[in-house]
Amino acid sequence: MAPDKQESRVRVDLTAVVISVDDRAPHVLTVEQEPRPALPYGPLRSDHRTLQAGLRSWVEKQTGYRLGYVEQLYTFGDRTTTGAEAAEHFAHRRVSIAYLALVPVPGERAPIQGSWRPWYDLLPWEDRRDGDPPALASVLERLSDWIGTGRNRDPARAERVRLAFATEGAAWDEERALERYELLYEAGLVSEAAVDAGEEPTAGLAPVPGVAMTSDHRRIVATAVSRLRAKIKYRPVLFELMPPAFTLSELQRTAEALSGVPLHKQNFRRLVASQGLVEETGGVAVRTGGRPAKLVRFRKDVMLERPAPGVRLTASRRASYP
Amino acid sequence: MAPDKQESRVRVDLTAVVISVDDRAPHVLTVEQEPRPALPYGPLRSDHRTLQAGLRSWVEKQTGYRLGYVEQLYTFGDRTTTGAEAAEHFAHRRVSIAYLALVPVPGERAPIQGSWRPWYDLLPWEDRRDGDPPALASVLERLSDWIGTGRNRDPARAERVRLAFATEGAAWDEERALERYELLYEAGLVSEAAVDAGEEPTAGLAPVPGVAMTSDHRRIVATAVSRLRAKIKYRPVLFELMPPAFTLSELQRTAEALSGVPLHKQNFRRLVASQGLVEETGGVAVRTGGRPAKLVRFRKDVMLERPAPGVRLTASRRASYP
DNA sequence: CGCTATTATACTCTAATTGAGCATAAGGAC
DNA sequence: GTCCTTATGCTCAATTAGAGTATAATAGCG
Repeated sequence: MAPDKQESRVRVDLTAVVISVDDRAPHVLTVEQEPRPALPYGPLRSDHRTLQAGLRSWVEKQTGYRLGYVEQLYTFGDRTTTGAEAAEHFAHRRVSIAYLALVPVPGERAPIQGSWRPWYDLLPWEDRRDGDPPALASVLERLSDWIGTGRNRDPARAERVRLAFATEGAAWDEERALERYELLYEAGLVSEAAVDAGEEPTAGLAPVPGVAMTSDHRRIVATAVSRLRAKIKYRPVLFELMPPAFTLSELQRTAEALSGVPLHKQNFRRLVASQGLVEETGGVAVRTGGRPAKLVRFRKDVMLERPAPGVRLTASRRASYP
Repeated sequence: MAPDKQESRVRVDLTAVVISVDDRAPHVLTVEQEPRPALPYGPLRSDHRTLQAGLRSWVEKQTGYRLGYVEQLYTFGDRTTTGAEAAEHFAHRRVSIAYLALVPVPGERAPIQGSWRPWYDLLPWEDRRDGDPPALASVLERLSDWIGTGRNRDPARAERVRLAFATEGAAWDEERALERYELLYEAGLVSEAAVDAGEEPTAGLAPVPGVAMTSDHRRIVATAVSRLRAKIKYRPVLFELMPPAFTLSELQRTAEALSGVPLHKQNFRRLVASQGLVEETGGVAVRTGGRPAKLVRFRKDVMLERPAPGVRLTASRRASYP
């Protein structure tokens, strides 16, 4: 039984998924923590004026980064421990409030502590910009074991896999990143699942490719990926990741890096233009390897004009960078 | 200074916005609490297996309702108290995790405790199904005072009002319900603002029409309204509010009740049909006042077929019920 | 210098989708 | 039956989305 009365106070953690995009690769800010990398986090303190202020303060303290755009992601608080451990953990359950933060491409400025980790190292099956990644084939193979064959085949599992991973003609929905991670977790194919079940990480099935993280942090990253992929379509958050001036191709590469799918170049430009999302700075970018591109900047006024400005991307059938 | 060390444990509340729709009017489940109505809520307890389970348990205990669909809304945790009160409240700040829950039309079954309150009593300016409601005119009048005139006119305020409330030709975006409430709060035009500032509810400006709630509960309701209005467009949550069999008109009235805008009848049907959201039960509804309508039921299979099934409503220029 | 590779940018064309409205059907009330 | 009301089927134009072609402007290289 819990030591104090059941209506106990709990420790509340603030956890940050800080994202930046460096040309082709989106990165997540991680702090190294044995044995596995973690997201920056820290407990809510009574001197934090707001939850967001608390988060900013922790990230700044732990990594040296001052955050720009921040939005709340989700609050996690389920007891994941089971069996014998449960009683012990009863009294000090944790609630963690996760935030998504975006920072412009950091360039040379490295974080004081921690490091930028490519998010497709964590979730390698999510990158379909150049067609199906090798990790996806591996994941699907493992999942087909989970589905079973013959008399042991579970049709409900098969259907879930079909939808989440777009097998058998279903369309790939890049926003289902969280669903895919959770499916793999449930199938016991990520090593966090074994750890949460109280086993050694090496016990059970060998995990699919992808770097595991502390606690439920990889799940939180997957939540951030899903949210961000959805959000760039109807809010101009993409620009939070860009430098003050950039080319349309750079913008497109950023959108593709996040969404993990190739986009149709001409239509992307038409969309950005028709929404009035950018204006020319007058400058041009050299060193493009071809015709110089005009530099543009974000038009902050769109926020005042359009109800839902964003980059309503639809994947092109073929890769844009063949 | 806080009595214990700053890294204190906090009380976590679970708060529920329970919605049902009765033909024309959406309702929120409230518990009466002096002096103002409140949402059902209670502290997270150590015997709650998950956050959601804790929420369900509180709502059931307080109102007798067993919830169906539940999703997390937002976590609030900012200290709103200022000045002298702050020091006192320092140690026991609260974090409240708000959930949105949907229950089918309750019919005669009244809640054991609490009552269903029409949400447009709380946010009367949000109902534009029959054109501009009287409350909206009143709100706009008060806001124009806030903007100021002549040399005192604040163009930034004017622009925010224009966008949020769709004055001067801007398009009404029903999803901006939260933004509208927050604008009114900031302008001091809802009585919660005066209370939070430590004044008597009657002090300051007279509030705009609309029933005030305890603490920040009306803000939470506005959050729920915004979320729900957005969500019905890409997820079939509408059906969580419907009885097992219903007519397309009933479905449309529910969508209109939530979104607060009239919809084009024929296009609504085309949309629902083309998405394969429903199938005929074979029965017909009598007592429609005209030609009997076919009864339909939700096709659960759509979840398995479409990436984002929902009712992508666009308001018709004219009311559908003239 | 002219050719080629490479990227940027401007247009075109077609197929869907959307917004709006007209027309017809099938009940009840009288 | 007529009239009123709601349900349902269908058309049409305007807009948007998906895909592709054509042309422009650079660098590198013989």
